[in-house]
Amino acid sequence: MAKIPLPAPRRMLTLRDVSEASGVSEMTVSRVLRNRGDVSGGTRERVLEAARALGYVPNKIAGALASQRVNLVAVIIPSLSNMVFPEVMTGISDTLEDTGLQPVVGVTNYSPEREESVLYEMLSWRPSGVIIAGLEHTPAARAMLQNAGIPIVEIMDIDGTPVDAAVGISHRRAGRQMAEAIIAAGYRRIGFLGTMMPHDHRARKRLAGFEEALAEAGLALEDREFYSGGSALLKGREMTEAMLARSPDLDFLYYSNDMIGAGGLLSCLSKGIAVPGRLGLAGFNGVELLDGLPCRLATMDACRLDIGQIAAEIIAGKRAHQGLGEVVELMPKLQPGDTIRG
Amino acid sequence: MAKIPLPAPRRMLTLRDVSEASGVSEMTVSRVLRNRGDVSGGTRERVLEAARALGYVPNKIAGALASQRVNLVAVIIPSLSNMVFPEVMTGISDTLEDTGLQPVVGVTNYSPEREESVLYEMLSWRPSGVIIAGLEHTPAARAMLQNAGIPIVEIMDIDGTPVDAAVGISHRRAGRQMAEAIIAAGYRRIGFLGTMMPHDHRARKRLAGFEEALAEAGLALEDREFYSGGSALLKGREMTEAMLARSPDLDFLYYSNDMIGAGGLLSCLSKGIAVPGRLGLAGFNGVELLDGLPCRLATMDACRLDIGQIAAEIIAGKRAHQGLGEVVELMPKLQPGDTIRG
DNA sequence: CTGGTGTATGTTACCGCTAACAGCACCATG
DNA sequence: CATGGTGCTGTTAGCGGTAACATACACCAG
Repeated sequence: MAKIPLPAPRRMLTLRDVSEASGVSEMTVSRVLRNRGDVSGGTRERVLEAARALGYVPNKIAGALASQRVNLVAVIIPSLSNMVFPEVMTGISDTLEDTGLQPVVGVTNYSPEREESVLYEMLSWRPSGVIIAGLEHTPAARAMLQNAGIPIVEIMDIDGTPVDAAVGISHRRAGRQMAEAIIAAGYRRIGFLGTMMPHDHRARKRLAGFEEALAEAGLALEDREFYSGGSALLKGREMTEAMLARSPDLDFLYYSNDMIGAGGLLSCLSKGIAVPGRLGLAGFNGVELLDGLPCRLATMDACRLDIGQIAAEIIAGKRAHQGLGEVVELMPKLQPGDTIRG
Repeated sequence: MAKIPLPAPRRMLTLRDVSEASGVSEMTVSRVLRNRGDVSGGTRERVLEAARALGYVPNKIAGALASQRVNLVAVIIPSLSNMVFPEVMTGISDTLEDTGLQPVVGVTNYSPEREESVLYEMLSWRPSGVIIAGLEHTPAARAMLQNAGIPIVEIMDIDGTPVDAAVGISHRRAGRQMAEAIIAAGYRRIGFLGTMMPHDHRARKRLAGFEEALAEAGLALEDREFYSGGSALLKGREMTEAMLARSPDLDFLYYSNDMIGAGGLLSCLSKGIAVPGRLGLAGFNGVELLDGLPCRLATMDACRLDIGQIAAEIIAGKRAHQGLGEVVELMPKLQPGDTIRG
């Protein structure tokens, strides 16, 4: 075992430092560290030993530039505090795990401009692929995606025209489906409570589908209320109480997400309103949180884990013939819970 | 306005493409795009026009290699689904916003080995700084941090020895403080419910501080229960019911986080247990979620936003004399809510 | 006319690494 | 003995930008 001197590192270490410490060429060191090409056992040992002793960390910037390969996947989502997206991320990370690819997250806060600039920033690192939430982007963002020359997967939503591939559910259809279930259960005087964010296209589409189905049954929303910001749970409670005070005859409340739905449910429970007899409730997303509630809110699973997984598989090239324009539609399941009468 | 041809992009565009399209040298294009050095108005226009028309996206990999500057900050946290970390992220992003620096997140799932490999991966991109949760790392990870030659900020916790700077609260002290408040309120038969993760050092330290303070008052935990995985809200409910069945004489339950605490609270409410008279409850974190509950759980704010903000300021060099070893201790506030008797 | 001072642009030499190829020793084969 | 692998290592030439310096030209004071 050769003695390897341990200098105090001043400037960043390079391959040359390792090569000098181990007495071989930089190229051989590079080969050892990347496990590529033939290197004899002895040399490999010595190089690894030297690298470890020096505390060498390869410079991927240089490596990526030279090899024209970057193991990063850009993931662009509207928010991290939404519960939904961390779960999608989990699906992505797990699938990417053993591909050598690594996800890098960018957050847009539901702002198209911010999305555009985040995308620009990420593309400037030349990732191997892009996973981006939604189908609606600024023209410039669309152009960038189109010209990037890498696989693009738009996730969550499939109601629209993808740039390349898309994986998600039809929110319009999800809204319809919920409306149909509600009508079938005999509810007639229906109110809606949701977010006000103009750029939450998916919530908008759900509402559109919902109203469409109502209209086909000769019904219309009797009341609606929107919010933005703040604790969703608290907002759900407040809005529910406000709406019921204003429109006491409502027999069903449809919420744009489970958080505010849960707030509404808690409010009803504490006020002694009979759920689902007197008043039915439903949300959207199937968040895990609901399992802990005293009574299970009706909801619709958004297939978040699957979406992440499939998107990652497409990027990793693990899926059969991913012709451009591939659209994977997942089917959300209605979970009736205890808040729609049977 | 010169006509600029619009070719179908095949290979990636480079500075050379823009320089040819606009009739100036690559260097001048580079100057325009980075807004650095003197360039005449006319040239600037022409270059920007060409870049836009071509859809040129700069290659930061090459730029970073040449300039030896990378505008990335590595942020390494245990989990995204914990509520706590997205909020820290918000603090970081907001502060970094106008510094040209950009956070890149890595998630460790509370595994030290994973932390080590995530750190290695991130350092190989030569970031301008590292923000990493906790003070406990593998020896190799500590060595990497020490040798990185960039600012390192360890966040959330200050009970230990930081590599460089640290920003957080003393979880030990937080535990003590809660115990003291509980004892002062007259509770005596106390149970603990928490996570089992061996690597959640902060939860462990809170419990240690808590028990210390109990011991000083001549008390000890009467019962304890641990969980891992699953919906925290549901677990909180189940564990609470199990513990109360087993130890019906308890008069206080201390939870290691607000999520399971909320589950416990909901359980007590639905069972008609008098809170805080018969049974007191407290959690930890001050999550926004609690605002929506029918009754406010006692908790302790972990200063998450501030932690993110200050950490980012240190990395950005916005703070006065950040001598190595700087420790910023934030003071969490006890929020008694409605579940500790007054 | 000279020289100094800008302003605007171009030239050169890398940054740290890897692809591609070249070189060399060693062996089996016909 | 020429021939052609095969296994290991080194050499060369970039990857696409940027720092630092060089150059060109205009302008004005002396």
